[in-house]
Amino acid sequence: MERTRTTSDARQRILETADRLFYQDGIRAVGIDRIIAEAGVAKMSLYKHFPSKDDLILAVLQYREKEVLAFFGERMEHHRKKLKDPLKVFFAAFKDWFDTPSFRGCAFINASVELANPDHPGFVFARGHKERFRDFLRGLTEEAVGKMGGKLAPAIFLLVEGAIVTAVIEGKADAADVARDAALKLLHG
Amino acid sequence: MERTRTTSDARQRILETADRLFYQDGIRAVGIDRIIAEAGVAKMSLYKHFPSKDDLILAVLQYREKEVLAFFGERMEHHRKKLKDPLKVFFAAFKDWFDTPSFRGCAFINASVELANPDHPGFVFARGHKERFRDFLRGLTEEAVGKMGGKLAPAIFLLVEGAIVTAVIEGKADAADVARDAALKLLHG
DNA sequence: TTGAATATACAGACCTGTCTGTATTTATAA
DNA sequence: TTATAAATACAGACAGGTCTGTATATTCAA
Repeated sequence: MERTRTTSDARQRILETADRLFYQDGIRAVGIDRIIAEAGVAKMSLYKHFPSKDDLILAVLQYREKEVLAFFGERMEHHRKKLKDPLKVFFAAFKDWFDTPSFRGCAFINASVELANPDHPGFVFARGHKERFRDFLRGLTEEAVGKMGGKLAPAIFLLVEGAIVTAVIEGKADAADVARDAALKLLHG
Repeated sequence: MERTRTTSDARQRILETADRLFYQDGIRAVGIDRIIAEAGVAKMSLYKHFPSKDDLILAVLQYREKEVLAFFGERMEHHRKKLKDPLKVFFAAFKDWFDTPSFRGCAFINASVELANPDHPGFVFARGHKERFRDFLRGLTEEAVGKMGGKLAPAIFLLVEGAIVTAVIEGKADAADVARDAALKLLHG
């Protein structure tokens, strides 16, 4: 049974559309008019939910963090069936991400570059996201080689970040394997 | 004796100004009007030297590659006086770069993110730059630990790239040391 | 009838790129 | 050396389009 479009539906459609367009073409390259056209909402509806484009940008980044978490949750759960090492599980999901058709790097890195201003709420949130992500990696490394291995997390984090931007520039996913191999070498000698 | 402004002076002033503004605020955030105002040239002079903004973007990236090369050349020459390991010399210069007041990451990474389109001449040039830079790192690692060590260059490259974007997002240079320590660990065990 | 989402028009700023016309410098030639 | 021609720089208005954000009027459903 199909429900009619409600207020919160519109909000959700705006978020999903803006997320997709921002990620695909860039935040500055996508105007409000295009978002409302593709989301099928009126301009006033957008400005009701998000008083300004900057507010929308922040909301989209928050929305995307949940998306990313869900994607990696699902992918890692899948790879855990065949892989033991938590780090190997992560890098298998990491590779899956790179092979996504619409892959264009990390939305938070991209947003930081585009926004330029480190005080922009979107930039601030991106900074927080990276902190949370590094903590997540720290958990994995500790799970893999014990409490002491957590000290390696910052280096593995850099490998991951470097692989992301490199894959975007090169237009291929090879960097994911380079990062994986180097991370495992750092971990297990 | 001061010479009067000549043709090539205007071109040079446009390049330097656009390079500075693009790097500082982003390519899309900086308009032609601002460039000509700060460079002190007429709009027609700019469009004579660079038929479109896209042409200017490409020229600026080419110009910056020379700048970057000159910066690292000078800095590495300086550090070679006290350091033996070529990789250590590089990472000392790398840290110097991070400590530059105007540091906002890698102009080529930033351009790739902003341009979004992998076929844009600026994006293509950025891809070439990264290839050249990785070759440069390969030379250093081979110089450090012999021909066989060249296989580690791609991993060290990822550490470097990751450190750049991380330093931008965090707003501090710590990542440079993390990358350095991990790279040396990979190289020398 | 009331409320909310819609389409549409608009304001004002900014964008890239073109155009006209003038000043200044450089090159050429008497 | 001096006069002229060519090249280049400058200033500033302008066109046509896009941007964000607001205001108004219309449709539609409860």
